[in-house]
Amino acid sequence: MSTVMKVMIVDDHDMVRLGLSTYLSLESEIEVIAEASNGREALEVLKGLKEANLPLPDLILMDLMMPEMDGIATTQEAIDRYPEMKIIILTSFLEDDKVMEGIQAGAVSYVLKSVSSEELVYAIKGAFRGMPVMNTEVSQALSRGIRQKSASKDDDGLTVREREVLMLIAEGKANKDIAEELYISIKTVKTHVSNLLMKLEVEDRTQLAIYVHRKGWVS
Amino acid sequence: MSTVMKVMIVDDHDMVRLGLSTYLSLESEIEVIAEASNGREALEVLKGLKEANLPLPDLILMDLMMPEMDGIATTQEAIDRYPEMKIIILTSFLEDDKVMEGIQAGAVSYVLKSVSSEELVYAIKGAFRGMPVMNTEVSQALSRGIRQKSASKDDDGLTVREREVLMLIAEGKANKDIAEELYISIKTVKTHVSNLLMKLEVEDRTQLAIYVHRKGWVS
DNA sequence: TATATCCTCCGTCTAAAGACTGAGCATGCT
DNA sequence: AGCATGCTCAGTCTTTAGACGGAGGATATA
Repeated sequence: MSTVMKVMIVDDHDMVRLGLSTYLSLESEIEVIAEASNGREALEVLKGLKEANLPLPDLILMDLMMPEMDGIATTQEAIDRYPEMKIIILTSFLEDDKVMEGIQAGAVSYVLKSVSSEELVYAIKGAFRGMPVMNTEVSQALSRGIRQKSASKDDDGLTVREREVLMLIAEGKANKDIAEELYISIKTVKTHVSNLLMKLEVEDRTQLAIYVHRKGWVS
Repeated sequence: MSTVMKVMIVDDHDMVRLGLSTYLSLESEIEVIAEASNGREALEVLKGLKEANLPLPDLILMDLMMPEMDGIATTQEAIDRYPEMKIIILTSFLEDDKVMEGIQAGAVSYVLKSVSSEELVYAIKGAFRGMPVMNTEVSQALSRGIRQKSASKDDDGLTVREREVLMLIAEGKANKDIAEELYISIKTVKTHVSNLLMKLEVEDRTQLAIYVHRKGWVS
């Protein structure tokens, strides 16, 4: 296979992005064509590439925990919009639920950051060839997850934007702060908040925050 | 200062070590002279350097969570054996207790991995010059930790009534509900809430609820 | 083309939250 | 007795939150 694999790196840590792109660029078969520091930015970058008629990445290395928009939601959106794209979720921690969610969201692989660089390259090449590679720990977690909660369906019908607002509320942000952070008006934030209150059937933002924390979506 | 800062990197993630050493080697004032993937290995490397009469690092970038031996214990040991060495704890997550432990163990700085590479270099140079640099979040966590450690056994300065109100807020109750449940007026509830906001140094009831949930006082 | 969803924003309005000041009453400590 | 603290409540004021209705534009799908 002589074609070059175009890879995008999405991770909120500067140093991780740097390390990955440095190492991967040593591989002649791999080319890092884009980076982003969170999910929302990643989607914007992809959109920008598409609009500019530039080549899209064949594969995304996606961190799980990121501000603004996490890896699961981003994977879901990205797969939805660019179905041919492969996504490897790359994370520091092993949580059974998250593995399940990630795979369900459309990720082809789920790799721990503790793997060696060689193993990562192997996983990338595998994913590209349609032969996803996973850590032993991860595949074990996956089978546990399937057995324990194959009927786990917590699709609460929230849109991407609503989930973003929700997570900011769960961080204790006020509407004004959220508006500034998302570059939208307070009015719009209020609209999203009202929709969240209705969809999640709670009475105020404090209960929204509690909801998120009880779900374990944040620490 | 024309001398070169000799730095050691201790982190269990290949890609983090790679990213760091790549970036730091671009800085002419910084030289990465050693690496290790966990605490025990780090101490062995240091011992080896000393026995071989090779220069020891001036500064260690130490990850917090590692297999075999974590960053806190390693920092303690390393400072004990090589008191002139400076250590910056580098971690993905912000936990008040860990910050305290890290500083008490002898680390001069505590930096989140989410910082930009430039900020990290700044922190390294600062540490080397005896002017430790910390994330804003970290120093806030530190002051919270100090306040709680010094004033507390199981007492964070809250009165019984205030704690009652706090827990009801953490359940998502509105002032009116709290007033009815405690048989007091809304005015009184507001007084307690204002006192809570002041004492716990947060801005609104949502942040109070988050505070309680982060403390694990409720599920 | 029609349709639906999402995101955006507007104005208006009511209720709630919170800041600030002051005060009465009970308790316990010195 | 004097003093501090905790709990209670009040009034006034400003800001925020949230409900409600309406609407335009973008996008995707049938």
